[in-house]
Amino acid sequence: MLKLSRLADYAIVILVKLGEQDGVVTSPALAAITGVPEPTVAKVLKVLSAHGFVLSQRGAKGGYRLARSLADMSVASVIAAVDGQIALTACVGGRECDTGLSCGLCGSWDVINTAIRSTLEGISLESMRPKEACSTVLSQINKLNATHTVREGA
Amino acid sequence: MLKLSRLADYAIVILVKLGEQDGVVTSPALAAITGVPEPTVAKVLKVLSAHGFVLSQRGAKGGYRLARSLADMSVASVIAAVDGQIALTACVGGRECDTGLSCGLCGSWDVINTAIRSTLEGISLESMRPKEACSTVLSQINKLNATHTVREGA
DNA sequence: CCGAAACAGGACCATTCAGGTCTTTAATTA
DNA sequence: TAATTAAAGACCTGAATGGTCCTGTTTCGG
Ligand code: SF4
Ligand code: SF4
Repeated sequence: MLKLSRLADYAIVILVKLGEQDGVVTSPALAAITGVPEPTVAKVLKVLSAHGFVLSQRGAKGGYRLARSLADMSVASVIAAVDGQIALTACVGGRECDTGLSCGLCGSWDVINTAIRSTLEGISLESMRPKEACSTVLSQINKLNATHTVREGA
Repeated sequence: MLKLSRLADYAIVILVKLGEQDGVVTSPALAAITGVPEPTVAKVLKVLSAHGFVLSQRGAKGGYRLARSLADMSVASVIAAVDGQIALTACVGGRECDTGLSCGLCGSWDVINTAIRSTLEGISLESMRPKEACSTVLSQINKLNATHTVREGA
């Protein structure tokens, strides 16, 4: 249905909320803030830590904090970390369709896939923040639409 | 993983291939052309028929043909017919997130979702055809990027 | 008039995978 | 040393998808 996985969605929310706190935050605390069940928060944070989005501090008085500014994280990179690379169809990037049919549409899909991916890459988590609301995202998208050129996939 | 459902992909392929034939084509024939297993082709065609993308002719010497030109079908409309409306997150269009957390990001997601949807709406099946290759899709996307304005969701 | 061909519309199962839980281990601090 | 907290990974479960099949109903050809 062309939907985002829930984990990826949670990851975005958690990162944004984490960015609004200062100092290290424990996963139970983040669970309370976000409303996401705590084990799931912990799981997401582990993935984010492994991919360098957050820094972890173990032991008593430990917790998590952002590894870099929200402005330096793109929506696409978070999604890719949690869910794997964005790939609309099985045949993007030259991979062969498992059904083995060479339908010839792969090239077109590649282009579309790249367009969506680059759009998502151009949106920072900073601009997802509620206080900035939609206007920032909107302007980012419009700016992208006006300037960015899609890399030719095939 | 932000991927298209396989059925939706098949639907696109089938429609494009169907557009390259003339006269009515039976589902077994389409299965042979596309390489997709025949029962699945039949299933997809039934859905497409119900949504008015193809016209069916019953009885002996029956089959399917396009209801309108490939140029008049957008990628988004086909996806929506097969998979349901495009919705990245659970909270697009004002629906409430099932976990009940009001994370405040809904507005931003709405904008992103609309951007992707309108991009896909601007791409016709005609431009997915192999012979026209990526260049047509590319130009369509660039044209869109230069002109289209995202409806403000919230 | 009869039979074959082909769509219509479901019901149905089987697999996959995402979502979520739990346990154990290691590190840090007090 | 004891308490706290993250790290890592195994594991279960349920829903959704993909795929198959069956039973009508329609149309054409003989
Ligand atoms: S080869 Fe064709 S059918 Fe297979 S994933 Fe690519 S577009 Fe879809
Ligand atoms: S309300 Fe927040 S957590 Fe729920 S679907 Fe929307 S963005 Fe995701």
